[in-house]
Amino acid sequence: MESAIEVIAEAGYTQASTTRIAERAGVSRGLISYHFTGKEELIAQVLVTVFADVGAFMGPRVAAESTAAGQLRAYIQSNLEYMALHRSRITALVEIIGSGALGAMGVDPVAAEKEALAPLVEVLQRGQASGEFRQFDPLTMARAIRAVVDSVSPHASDPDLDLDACAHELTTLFDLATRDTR
Amino acid sequence: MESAIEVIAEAGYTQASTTRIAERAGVSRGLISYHFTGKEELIAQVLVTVFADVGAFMGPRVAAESTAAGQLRAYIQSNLEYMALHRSRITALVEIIGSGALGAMGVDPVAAEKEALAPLVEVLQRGQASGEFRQFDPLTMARAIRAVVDSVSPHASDPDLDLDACAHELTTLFDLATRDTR
Amino acid sequence: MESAIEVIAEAGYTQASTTRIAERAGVSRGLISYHFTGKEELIAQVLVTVFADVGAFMGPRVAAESTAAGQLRAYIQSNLEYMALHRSRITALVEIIGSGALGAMGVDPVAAEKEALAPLVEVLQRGQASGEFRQFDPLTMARAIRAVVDSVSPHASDPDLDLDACAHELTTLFDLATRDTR
Amino acid sequence: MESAIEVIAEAGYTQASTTRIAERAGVSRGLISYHFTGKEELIAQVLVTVFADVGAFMGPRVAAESTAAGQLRAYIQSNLEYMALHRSRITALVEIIGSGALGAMGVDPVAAEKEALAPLVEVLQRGQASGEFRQFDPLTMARAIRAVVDSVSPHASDPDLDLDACAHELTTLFDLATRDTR
DNA sequence: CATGAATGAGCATTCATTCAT
DNA sequence: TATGAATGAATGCTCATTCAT
Repeated sequence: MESAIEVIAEAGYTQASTTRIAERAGVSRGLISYHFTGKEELIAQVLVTVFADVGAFMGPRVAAESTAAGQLRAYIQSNLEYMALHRSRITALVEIIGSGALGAMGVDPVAAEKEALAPLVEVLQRGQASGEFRQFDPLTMARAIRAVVDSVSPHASDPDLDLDACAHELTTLFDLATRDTR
Repeated sequence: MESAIEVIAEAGYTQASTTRIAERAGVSRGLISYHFTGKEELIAQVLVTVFADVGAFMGPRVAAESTAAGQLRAYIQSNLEYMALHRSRITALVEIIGSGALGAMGVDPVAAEKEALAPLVEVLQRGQASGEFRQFDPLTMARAIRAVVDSVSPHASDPDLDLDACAHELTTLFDLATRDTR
Repeated sequence: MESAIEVIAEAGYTQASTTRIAERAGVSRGLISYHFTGKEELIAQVLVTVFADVGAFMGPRVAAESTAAGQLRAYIQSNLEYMALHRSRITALVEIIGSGALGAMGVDPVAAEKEALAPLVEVLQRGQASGEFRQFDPLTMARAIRAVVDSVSPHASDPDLDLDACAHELTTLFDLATRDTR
Repeated sequence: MESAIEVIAEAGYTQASTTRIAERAGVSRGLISYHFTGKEELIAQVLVTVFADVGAFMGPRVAAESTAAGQLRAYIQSNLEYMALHRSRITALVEIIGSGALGAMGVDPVAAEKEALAPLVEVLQRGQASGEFRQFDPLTMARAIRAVVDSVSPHASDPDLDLDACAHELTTLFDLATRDTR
């Protein structure tokens, strides 16, 4: 699975054949089919694992904040931090999701998106209820936040990119975009 | 090329084999290799064509605005408008770029991104120079804008999505995120 | 298809991989998938072709007889004659049917057997109606006749086997087994 | 071995992988290779066991008859009886033999056939010597009898098939086909 | 211009077998 | 005795590409 993540992150989902994954892992091609029902299951396992991991990382950091604005900042920041720590995992995630492989795996993309965005939507709604945030469509805003955060992933390995500075830029961006200034 | 766009938009880049494209176009498989050096060239042509088309659509609308803030709004709005008018073209574009096919085509992703973002970066810099926009990293902001706009594309065919409302949400989002409030 | 027939006849259906068939035909492996939707279709085509051919051979010879007993003799004899002329075709047929591949091809084995036995059952019933044949279950008798005829196929290439003599033995066998002696 | 028989009978020899056999037996895949030199040996053991069993069943019943005609009837009848009692064993036997696996196991098909037919040929020759049976080629007749009896096996599980009636049909068939009417 | 037969590399998967434990 | 991880060969198939017509 580690090898799968690395290969997908480096070469893209399309090029991530079992051959390459097996080579990277230093095992035979057949072994993948031996351990996983098929390639789909391997990918699904990767998704589940990484999702759980990133959730375990971000969850406490977001929960530690008391205000909605703080939680939003923590959400963006911790996501980018995780990206810095486990760049390839996030890259693999984005690759898999972006490749349309989920559809072929019987995953309902609408439901999956709703689930992925749910925690973010909640934060936004809480902020609106508390008066911290202005009125906007929480779903659209949540999608925008995720899109921006995910878009950083391809550049995460860029040595020119200062992730701290980037995090600061993006938290400021969405802070301004969401706060109620009345 | 039209067929290629349609197939890529409908089935995703991965599933867009020359077979399916040729079938859709009602021609033989061999003809694609006859007219284009290879699949890569076909895809490249698609990219060039669509880029030119979307540029021709957005350019005048952006140029019609006098303020940087107005140009930014026009950029976002016209991009979403084009998306509504030619959904499959944009979907195909996003599919191709997201598939990592560019790397295999000898396109320098850094240069390509720079070129794609250039007009947007210019608007942002002009706004900063004129004092309309606050200080932020223009490249990061440009990436964020593109990421958000592109993220709408998968939902463009969703009947529940009100593109006008969405455009209003997003222009407001980036208006607030960029304006100088001092 | 000719190569498929030969390979199946020589090596058995199980060993008849596309690789071997392609090698025998002197073409590439991919060509089989190019011409036929899949291996199943190739096999199906073989079946259809051979069935049509054997039907075209036996039909007139059976129809030329006026009595049911004569038709039964002609049926057995012409089947064995065809076997002598196109041994590999019949062998392939028997291999395919005996391999259970039909089930995997969505063919209803009950319906297929009924169809294959129909002409024979008709002859037997006609003979019973005319009083030439004694009373027996036509289906069981038809199955027996087919089983015996098919069982000759593996020996068809045996130089020790005198097919004429064999045909005489078997026509006599079923002549005695079916005739009404009252 | 019991599991092997069941799996072969149910799924056919081709589909009878060690995986499925091991699963059915509730043991690991490796155990099969541990106990038997290879799959071939397992199959060979199955053949030997079943042959011995069917021989032990039919032998006394055939020997109990005094006339050759009676022995032939007993042969057919007891074979069908055994089929009714141990359908899967016979099905497995027919599957294995029909699959051409014997050739791959180094079994000389000519010798094997001769051995399998020997008792039957003996009965037929004895009948001819005693004048009970007419003159025919004993080997051809023996093959025909075996072919017909074996052909019942696929239908043995058919609830519509009355095995008693079938046995009566077939004993009558070969009674008429072999008896000397002079 | 256009076709379509043909190719060969690559892919996911199955399977009998080996071997350290 | 028994397990199960691991292997490597083989299989059916897809696909972009070539080329004679």
